[in-house]
Amino acid sequence: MNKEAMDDFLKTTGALYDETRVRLLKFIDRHGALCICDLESSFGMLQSRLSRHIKILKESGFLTVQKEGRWSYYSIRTPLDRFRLQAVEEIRALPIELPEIKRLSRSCYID
Amino acid sequence: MNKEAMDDFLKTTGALYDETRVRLLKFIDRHGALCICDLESSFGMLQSRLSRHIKILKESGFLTVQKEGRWSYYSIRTPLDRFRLQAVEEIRALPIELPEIKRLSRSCYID
DNA sequence: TTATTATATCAAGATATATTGATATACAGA
DNA sequence: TCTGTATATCAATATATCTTGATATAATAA
Repeated sequence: MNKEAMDDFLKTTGALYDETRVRLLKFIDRHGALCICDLESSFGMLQSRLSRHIKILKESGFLTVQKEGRWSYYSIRTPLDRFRLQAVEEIRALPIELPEIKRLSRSCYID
Repeated sequence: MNKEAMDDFLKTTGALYDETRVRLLKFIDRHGALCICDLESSFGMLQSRLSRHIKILKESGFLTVQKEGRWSYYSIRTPLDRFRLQAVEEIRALPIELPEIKRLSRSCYID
């Protein structure tokens, strides 16, 4: 019980303690449902690297997955508890530059 | 500008991503102004270890110091910005066990 | 001054996390 | 079935952090 609560808190703060994940979270918060390949083309990062970080953001409660065919679309989970919501709002307010979005997935062409 | 905001955010989440620091923050939040020696006697940890973690909590904006003679008393900083305040409240609500307080410093004998 | 106490810092080893490249799995369409 | 695409996972290396013990600095009291 005690250990679980602490572990959950540390999992949450650990997910937030990485520049790559903060940028991904901000990008997904801004652009909505995106798949790994969209992030790959937008950020120019290796797929394995993105997949790993997205998994951490998912398992720490920040993202939900929506499967459509071969694609998995990741979005900010709703609703978020107060702490995670405050964290997302803090990240939303961060004055950092993000790449242009380049969608490769087929479900959305509003590039 | 961009880098500073990101670094400040990561410094904050990094401070929260450690079980020892979470326990110290909760303890100080509960008991108020404490010095390193009070934490040493209460937690039974080495002074160098405590000093290091307190420094990280101080430099990440969670604690203030109040010097009195040879003692340095650490308290939760007020006011805290929204994100740090939410983090402290989250930690306050964590159902984890803390040690009994054993004050060694002279300014307070209400053990 | 000297001794004592409180706190800070350093160096080394242990532990944890990030990155990369390769491989594995899952699914859609021909 | 086979092919191509999307995603997940693994192993090895690099990097960062934590802990400990020792040392250094600062302030008080004798």
